[in-house]
Order: sequence, then structure tokens, then C-alpha cells
Amino acid sequence: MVELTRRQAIEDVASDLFRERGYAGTSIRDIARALSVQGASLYAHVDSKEDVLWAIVDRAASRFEAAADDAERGVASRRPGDPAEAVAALVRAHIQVLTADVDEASVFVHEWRALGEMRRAVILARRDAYEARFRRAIEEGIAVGAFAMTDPAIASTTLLTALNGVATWYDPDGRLPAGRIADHLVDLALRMLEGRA
Amino acid sequence: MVELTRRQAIEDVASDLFRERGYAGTSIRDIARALSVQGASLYAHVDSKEDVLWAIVDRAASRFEAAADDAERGVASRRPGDPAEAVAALVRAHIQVLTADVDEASVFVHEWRALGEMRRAVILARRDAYEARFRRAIEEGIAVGAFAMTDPAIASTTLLTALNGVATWYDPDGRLPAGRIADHLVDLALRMLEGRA
DNA sequence: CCTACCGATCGGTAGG
DNA sequence: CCTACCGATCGGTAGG
Repeated sequence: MVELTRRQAIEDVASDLFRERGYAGTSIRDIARALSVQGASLYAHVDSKEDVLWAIVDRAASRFEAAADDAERGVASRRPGDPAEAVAALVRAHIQVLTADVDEASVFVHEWRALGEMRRAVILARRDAYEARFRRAIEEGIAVGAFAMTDPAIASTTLLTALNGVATWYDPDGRLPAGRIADHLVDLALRMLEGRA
Repeated sequence: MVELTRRQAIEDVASDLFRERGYAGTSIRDIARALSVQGASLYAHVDSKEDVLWAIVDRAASRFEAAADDAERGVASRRPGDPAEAVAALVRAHIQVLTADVDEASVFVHEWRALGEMRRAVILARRDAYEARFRRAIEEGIAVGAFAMTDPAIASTTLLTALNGVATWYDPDGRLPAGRIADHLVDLALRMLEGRA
């Protein structure tokens, strides 16, 4: 990957290290070492260690939101009122963002708790709003009889947790390309919701 | 909860803090402060910070393993050759251990990576062996036609990730008792595996 | 369980 | 981007 800016290079390296060792387990000097500069030199590009975490988490959140926007728009135009299609599109969008930059996505999933109080509250609200999209699609499916009766809150949390779990084992050079993984998770998700005939 | 030994009190407090802030984000002095003693005083009871993490992770691993042993024995005696029953029993066992001590279970799920090389390898092997029990039950179900065709590795990882996700939101004082949560996850798991008729 | 202390490392600043 | 440095905190030890 070609680095456009030094700032971007810092965030890429930080995503990798934060994913592997966590935010608290990674020092500014660890990040600097991976870039072959002195720790203090990073402060020419970033204001604080937390700013780096925030940049990663905020960008990842925006990617997930934008992908869900596209997914919902696509379903609304092609297959309006089809809850299975809505869930499938959201699952595909989520896995696509997750696999496009698995380091960044992993940091978003696991390290947002290390943010300061205010930023953590902002991300929590965005996570809640994001999960609500899945929950509404599930509620819609239950309402029209397409999905089995379930607690929509548990189902949506469980589904999202399962999707995020892909970040812990996905390997861009692994046996399964991202598209095939998305296929599998769409299958698992829909079976989980639709249940037996 | 009454504390039998000081060592146990240290591990309980550490489980809570490791879950909230992570192992790297928790200092020995944080643990000591929660027990109203000086940081150095803890070293009368533990050899190192990592020993505390190891004690928690090792105990949690043993609990999951023992519960799965019981589950498999119970199914073998009551309903041998019933893969749905086998998966249901494993799911119930997992949720039972997870909800019995959600701090300890969360540390097992998330913080084992902070262990040193050798201990991390030991836990990784035990985690793999544990996941293999779920995978075998799923493979068995596919072989006898009880479950839909799926990639058993993806299905077992996804299932376990979904189960572990309960640790992030389970609240002993919440609206759902542990038993009801287990019921829901058994339903979701079996529907995910059995698929449509 | 305490005080006193160790060397190492932390996030970050000053000044070039 | 560097050197030099700051105060704070880290895991851990000595000695009582």
C-alpha cells in the first residue's frame, strides 16, 4: 500500500499494533519504531496518542455507516419490503467493510472503549444507531412473518457479534476470499432468522 | 460474595478491572487500590501481574472444559447420536459458565492474548480443542442430514463468537435471567444450523 | 501489609 | 525529524 501522507502511515501502523496488542499495550514509541523514527517525532503529525485512536475509530465508524446507507438504498430501490434482502444487504455491507481493512475494523470493534469519556459516548451512540438498523430489519421480518419469532434485541446483537467475529480470524491471504465469507455469513444469518419452515 | 482467601479477592478484583480496562490498561496499583492496600503489598500473594492473569484465564478455561465434558456425557447417556441435542447441550453449558462469572469469562475470551508466549500457546491449544467439540457436533449433524450443508469451521467459529458476545452485554441484574438467555441462544444456534425444511 | 526505593518506560514538550 | 529532557507511573524488590 502506497502511503499518501505521513499521518496516514502513522494510522496504518497504529491500527496494526492496536489490533495486535491493544491501545493500552501499544506505546507511541512502538508506533514510531515501526516507522523508523524517534517517538517524539510523531508529535509533529499528531496531537496525542488518543487522537490516533480516535482517527481510526471515527473513520471505521463512517465506513460502516456509509456502507449501510448504500445497502439500505439499494434494497429500497430493488426489493422494497423484503426483510431477508435487507438483512442480507446489511450483512454483505458489514463484511465488506470489515475485510477491506481488518486492522482498522478490529480497532473499531474492540478498542473504542479506550477513548476518553466524551468520544466514547459519541461512538457508543453511533454503534447503537448502527445496530438499530439491523434490529429494525429483523423486526420488519418478524412483523411480516418472514422471520421466526425471536427477541429482536438479542438477535441483532448476536448477529452483529457473529459478524464482528470474522475480524478475529479473517486473513486476506487465507483460503477464503472476502466474498465467499460474506456468502457464508449471509446464509448463516438468514437461516438463524428464518428458522424451519 | 464472601472472600475465602486474599488471593481469591485479588483475582476477583483483577477480573473486574481486566474486563473493563484490559490487562495492559490495568496496573498492579489499580488492583491494590480496589483492595485498599499498597501496590507492593500484593506481591506477598502473587509473583507477578501476569500470574494473576494466568490464574484467571486458566481457571476459566477449566470451567468451560468441565462444563463441556458434562454436557457431552449427558447427551451420550440420554440422547446418543442426536446432533441437535449435542449442540444444544454445548451451548447451554457455555452460556452457563459465561453467566456464572462474566468478568472471569470476559477475561478468558479477550485478554488471553496478553499472556507470555508459552502460556498463550497453551491457551490457544485449549481453545482450539474446545472449539473442535462444537465443530464435531456440527459435522456430525451435517453427516446425518440433521443440519444444512455449511462450512463446519466457519459455523463453529461463528457460533462460538456469538456465544462469547453474550459476555459483552450480560448483566446479572438485567431483564433476562441467564437461563432465558441460554434458551434464546440455543434457538438461534439450532435454527442457524438446521436451516429451512 | 507497610515504607522506601529501583531502573525502565510512559505520554508529551522545548528548541532546534 | 532530531536530541534532550520533563514529571508521572510502571512492575517489582528489600527489609522490616
